[in-house]
Amino acid sequence: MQFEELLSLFKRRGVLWPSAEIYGGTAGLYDYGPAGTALKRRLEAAWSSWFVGLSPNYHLIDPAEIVPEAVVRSSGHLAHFADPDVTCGKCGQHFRADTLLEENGVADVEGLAPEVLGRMLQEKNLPCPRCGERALSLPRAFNLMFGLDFGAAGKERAYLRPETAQGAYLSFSRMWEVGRNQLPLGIAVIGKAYRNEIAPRNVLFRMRAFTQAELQIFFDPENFSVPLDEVAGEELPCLRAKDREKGATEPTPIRAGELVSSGGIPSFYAYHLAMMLRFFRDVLQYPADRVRFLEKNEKERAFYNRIHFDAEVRLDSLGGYKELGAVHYRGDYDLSRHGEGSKTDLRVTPTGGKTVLPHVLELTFGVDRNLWALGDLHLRVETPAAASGGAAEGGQEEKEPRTVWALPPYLAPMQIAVLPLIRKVHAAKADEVAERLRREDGFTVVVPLTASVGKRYAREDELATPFAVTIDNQTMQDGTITLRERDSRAQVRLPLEALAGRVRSKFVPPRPTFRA
RNA sequence: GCGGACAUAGUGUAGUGGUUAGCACGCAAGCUUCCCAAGCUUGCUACCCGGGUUCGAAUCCCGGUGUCCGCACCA
Repeated sequence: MQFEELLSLFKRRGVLWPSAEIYGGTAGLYDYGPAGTALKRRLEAAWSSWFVGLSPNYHLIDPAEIVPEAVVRSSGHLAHFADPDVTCGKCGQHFRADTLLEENGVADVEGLAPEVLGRMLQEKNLPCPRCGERALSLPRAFNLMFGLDFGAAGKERAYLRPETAQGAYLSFSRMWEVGRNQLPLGIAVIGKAYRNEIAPRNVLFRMRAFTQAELQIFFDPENFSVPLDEVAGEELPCLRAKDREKGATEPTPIRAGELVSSGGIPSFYAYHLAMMLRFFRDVLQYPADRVRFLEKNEKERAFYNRIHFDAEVRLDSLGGYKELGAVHYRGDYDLSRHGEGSKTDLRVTPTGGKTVLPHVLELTFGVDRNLWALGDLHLRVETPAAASGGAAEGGQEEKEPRTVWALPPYLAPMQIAVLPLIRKVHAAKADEVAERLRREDGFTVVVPLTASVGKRYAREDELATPFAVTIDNQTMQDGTITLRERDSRAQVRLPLEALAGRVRSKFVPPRPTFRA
């Protein structure tokens, strides 16, 4: 689905809209409406049951969104998560100090403080790349983090977290006690992260407040066994860094087993790459040929990442592959830094094992971006079959194109629509049935009353409601209903009592085999 | 951040200085109809914000905000 089409449908149907819209909107901030909120929660639930479900020793926590300055100093965000911004006094163009230096043959400038970069720039006395004037300002740190005046006097510095991961690292020692004193230990966080993006763009793709779902797996690098054999035959559409350097732009399928045996990738990494592919393919049901794993080379990835693949999905609305998740092998960087910064020994001794500073494998997932992708990939306009003239009386001849949001049922905002065929005759019964489904089975149920039944089906199709129950004259007599399935539009008649049992399992997202 | 384009009902749009600001879809009420956006009647909602020019501004000018595209950015 194309960008404008998708955005207008999302706004029209209450999925999302620009934040503070009555004041003209705020760049980079969006509000989710009822349908968007419901979908987002189900998406988070599906993520959670898949990734947290990988092991009984993986846990979901909800850490604070504000972190004191010491945390971002240790994590490196204070120094690195900033653009050393240089302005030309003549033409006003902005540049990055480190990029300018690199372009002029200075190596190893990455991560240097703005003052240091400033001295180097002064020594070189570089001209403005745009207008040629030697009028460049000193670098000013433009930090992408939102700073806060914290505490009663506003004197303490704190920041809105730029990523959820830090909360997991900060909780590690507590979780070691809460958990079972065993590695691997998984800490998952789903929540908002905040970045003061210079140029927010593409709605949910670069926001200033966005939701991440991340699983940090802490493990002993000498002892992290995974059931690789379960996924060894799985073909992973990888675009390796070395192939990209040779000019490759398309992924080559590599079996997870081969990635380990001949690809130089550790088995724990290949296994989780495969599990992430399964999540995209089997849980979110993205078409397999639209997903690829792009390996970042040494220059592209953060210095502490030892292996880095982005999970990318090709979206028509954004004209190409977009990063929707990633797998980072971060080594012991995080615990090591926070150990030093907090003067806390974060090494642990698993029962019967030796003392280690755990390494971290990070599986990250952009919730908002994937919500957009679920629209892009699953919304489709179906045109009526060309030859439809001969349909029988009372048949299901379609006359107009319909828009169907073919979400997996466990992601759909509304689960069941109960439609009185004729409002005056069947509405009371419909309410009764809907209330019973809500009360006894916990389904989310809507009862559309207005417009013709065909139009009501169409509205529900567009908002992904997977099942419609129709109340007709026969329902009034014998208590049977018809159940309509969204994608096929096929209807079956069955006793009301049989309904819940028939659909319940469709609302449970798939999960991996839980291994103790 | 820079450059370009754009900004009119819920959505998509027409409107080159004076219009009751038009249309389509939509939404709502009623009639009709037991099954896939039918029909009829009635109704609803808009010129992004702030200045300026002008007798008069949706329309021209300036500033702001927002969106898209390109560049840059995305530890």
